[in-house]
Amino acid sequence: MDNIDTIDRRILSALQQDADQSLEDLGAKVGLSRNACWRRVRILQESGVIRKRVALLDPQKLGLGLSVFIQVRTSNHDPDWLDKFARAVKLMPEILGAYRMTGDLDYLIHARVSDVKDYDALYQRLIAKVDLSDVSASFVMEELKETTELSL
Amino acid sequence: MDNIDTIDRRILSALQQDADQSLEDLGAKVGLSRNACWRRVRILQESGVIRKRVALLDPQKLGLGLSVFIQVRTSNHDPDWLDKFARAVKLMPEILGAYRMTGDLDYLIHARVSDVKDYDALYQRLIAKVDLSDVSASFVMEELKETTELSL
DNA sequence: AGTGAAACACTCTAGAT
DNA sequence: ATCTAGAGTGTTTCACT
Repeated sequence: MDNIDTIDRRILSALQQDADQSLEDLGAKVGLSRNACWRRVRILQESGVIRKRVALLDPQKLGLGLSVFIQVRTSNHDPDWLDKFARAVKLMPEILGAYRMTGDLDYLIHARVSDVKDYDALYQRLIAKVDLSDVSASFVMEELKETTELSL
Repeated sequence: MDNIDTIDRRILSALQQDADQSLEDLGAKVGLSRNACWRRVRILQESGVIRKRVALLDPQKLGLGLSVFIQVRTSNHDPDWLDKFARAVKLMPEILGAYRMTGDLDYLIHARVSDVKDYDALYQRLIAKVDLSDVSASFVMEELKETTELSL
């Protein structure tokens, strides 16, 4: 159930790049029959190694051309502050990632907005929901790499 | 070709969450027949709004439990330094994202590794390839949110 | 231009060998 | 692992509005 061999890795690698291909093509790619391949994919799904399949959209074409990383500090250590913060970021669709980092009271947020004005609106909404002692934004000038493919 | 209406948004939203559902289900969800829906999806794909469909894997189950953000500074401003750096990060599969940030000579890298020892190996490989004057890592202690779904 | 209904062709899925 | 068969899906065609 946890044993992932070379063929499984090849399958996963192919599906990370393109989840649309038929089992026929996938099987050919990894040197397996359509059916043997299907069974392995099924196991990988049921064991949760494959979490789900999704469509990846183009941010530019949706008017979300500005990617921003927001560094957040708080002085507040209420037991439920974090809970409130977590709930807030989950409800804001522009926020793609939010992480509690090493270094005690540091949080990092990754968001996508249309422009600087739109970022400011996001910022205002965020500080209205939870109190943050220090917030600093860094904007992405150039995307050298961005992928959902994990190393296998 | 660039006009995305409400129904398209509903389609995109559904496919961002789950690209596996049939056109039948998808159509029902947005109030369209199977193939009215199919034609819209086709257009969204051809116009590039839908970039691709991929499988998302579970990092834990693949032994990539440690997420890390690496902040990089360089003193080098050779015209081709950036090119070399970009090539290097693209070739390293543990690196999921690499960004040139505002603030002149600041780069941010997002990577996934198995543990701190594995991070060190990544670090060594990176500085062997390109010269970096300052590198500092922050590790993710807790993932509050992480999604590929864009705001629609 | 954009829709729904039906026909077709193909792929998935599952059981048996 | 291969074969087979049935169910379900994507895709095309056509008629309609």
